[in-house]
Amino acid sequence: MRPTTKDLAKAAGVSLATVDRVLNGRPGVREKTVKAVNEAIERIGFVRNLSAANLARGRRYRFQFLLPEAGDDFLTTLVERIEESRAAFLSESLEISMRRVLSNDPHITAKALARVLPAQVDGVAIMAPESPQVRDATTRLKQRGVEVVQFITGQPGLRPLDFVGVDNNSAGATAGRLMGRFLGERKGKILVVSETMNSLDSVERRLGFDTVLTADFPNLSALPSLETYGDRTRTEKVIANSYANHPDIIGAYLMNSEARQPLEALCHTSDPMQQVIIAHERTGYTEDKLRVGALDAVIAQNPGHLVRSAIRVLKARTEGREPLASQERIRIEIYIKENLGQL
Amino acid sequence: MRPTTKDLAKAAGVSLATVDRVLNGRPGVREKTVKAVNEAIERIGFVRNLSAANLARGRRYRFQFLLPEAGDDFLTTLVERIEESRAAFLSESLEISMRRVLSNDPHITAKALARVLPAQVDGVAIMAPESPQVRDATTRLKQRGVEVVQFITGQPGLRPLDFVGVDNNSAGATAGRLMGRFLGERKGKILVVSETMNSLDSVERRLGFDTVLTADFPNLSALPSLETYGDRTRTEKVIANSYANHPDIIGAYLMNSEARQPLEALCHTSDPMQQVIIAHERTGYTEDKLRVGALDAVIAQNPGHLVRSAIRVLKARTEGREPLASQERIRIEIYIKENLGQL
DNA sequence: ACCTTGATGAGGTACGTGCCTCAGAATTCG
DNA sequence: CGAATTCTGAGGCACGTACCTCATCAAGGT
Repeated sequence: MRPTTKDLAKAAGVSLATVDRVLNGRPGVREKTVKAVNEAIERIGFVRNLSAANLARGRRYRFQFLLPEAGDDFLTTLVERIEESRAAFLSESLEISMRRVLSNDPHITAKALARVLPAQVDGVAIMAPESPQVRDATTRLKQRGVEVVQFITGQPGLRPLDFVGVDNNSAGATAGRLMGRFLGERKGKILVVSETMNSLDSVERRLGFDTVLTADFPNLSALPSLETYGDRTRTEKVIANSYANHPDIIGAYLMNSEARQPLEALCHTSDPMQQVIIAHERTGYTEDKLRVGALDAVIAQNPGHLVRSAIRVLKARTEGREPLASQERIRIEIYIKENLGQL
Repeated sequence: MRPTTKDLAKAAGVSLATVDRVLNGRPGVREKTVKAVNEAIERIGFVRNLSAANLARGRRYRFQFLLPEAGDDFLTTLVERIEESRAAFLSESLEISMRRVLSNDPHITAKALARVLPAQVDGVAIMAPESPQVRDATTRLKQRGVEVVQFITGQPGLRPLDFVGVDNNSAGATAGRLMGRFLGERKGKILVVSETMNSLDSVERRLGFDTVLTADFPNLSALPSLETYGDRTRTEKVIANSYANHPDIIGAYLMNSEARQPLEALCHTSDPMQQVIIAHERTGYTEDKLRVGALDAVIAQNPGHLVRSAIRVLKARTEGREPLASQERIRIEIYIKENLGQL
């Protein structure tokens, strides 16, 4: 039988009340007594029963994901994972909700953040590009007692705010390395397509990509980033232009999570099989394109991990704990045709 | 407030006892009543509180990992993950233990399996190569009421037994594709090193590797698999021989989870930087070698995921549930220098 | 010596569910 | 129709912890 608090109290020679105070870090216990209890914990191998604790506490944490309105394939799978987590975490007394209110306009985003009430939500995971307005709104939100994590997009380490997502610099570098290795000795230009270079994520990916290319692959030169602004017509136009101006393009790096539009545009003016094309995020679309060979590699972050990690971080913060940084590091995944797995 | 069983009983117009019988699929309830309760569950959105249920049930499942004695780096990190899980799952009423008793001799393995007692263990995760003896011992173990999963090594889908690990055919194919792409137009031979080709895993990896190479990279030809039998001297000898006999070796595929010995042997007789070398499993050693460029890519399976997945499967089986196959699929990870992550 | 304060003990209730018993109601069978 | 059988309800204890109140005791200040 596992030792309980009662056993612990007996072993430490104190009462249940004192054990409780020590375990929950409440005041009113002498330093010496605290030490005695902790020693007893070690000695008898006491392990707190979290189920019982949560049950007794009867606390319910309510966390909310704030996502952009616009929806590419990646965002769609992200939403699915959140829905799944909602069900899974319900039995752990966590109520996960989701609101798709954020837009690219920082003012609107800030307004949405201002409407988040501490009475309704204990923590939020925000997926919105960095901007002064959003930063201020976030700070005010924290002051009102709501925990906040930056989700997928944001700047890790720069602010005293948790970040859940990949290191975009490394992600870009990974893409760069694969591009270089896959192209081998071939000489030519690399097309780089982004939705916008106004977001920190894009800048970092680009930086990582360029760093590797210039350091190790002098045979390749990356063109200036094309910005699509998420507009189909514009995408078609700028990509067609690039191929017209640079007949020696031998590869393309599609930086944003929506690969469909740029890849389709690219196919309209050139042959993807003759080039090395690397995109981001694993979706049904990118899987298909990997399988048929139109894409050569996909750099991805696992949506399920992202969601669960954000929830764990929010929970830790709400309970006043420090999240386990090592466990919450999101891996940069590489997919090629062969390791997609069945189905 | 979330509805409880009490609310559910009221909503369904039955007593708590009946609700309990329906929820736990116990007999003694009319079909009509069952339906009424289920409808009420839907209607009021009842979600079972697993914490409370586990607490009340007070059940403890005891699962055991049976691992080989011999210890390469991968096995070491695996052991670490099991230790971690032990602590983490304790609060979920799961007692995880570990025994390192299995050897390469199927008779000894079978004997070890025979010594597993249902009174002491509810389920075991076995990491041992396929063999008739092991198969029989496993079958008898199941008959004695102990749940069994094949762990990392084994044959997925072939037997009515759960398997937790990667699809080795795909893993080999992944290695093959990367080898081919990294080598580009270069012509030459590929060294293939395995601990032994007697295990199904090695055979499958080799098969997947060859399939890709012959289909898509006619410029490359893979040499017959070298078997090291885990012996340092032998490893040095066979590898030196190969390089002597085949001066046109331009790449190497190190198939087993212990990359150190073959890679060191390889470095003694040739320059790893002039070749494309792909190994398996992410360990401190392979990370180092990726960073310095001696390794070009590593195909890996996540030890933490493996352990947790095996535990989840065992738990599901013990409770008479079907494990969620989709969730327990282990990904084939690809690592290069850039996506190793900090640390 | 009196009062305040802090450190504990003792004991209770509550959390939501599992699981048991007992009694009564409904159904089936002879 | 009565007996046997099968359902169902009521109620209670248990699980391990949180959290509350009240009482006690010692140390320190005035």
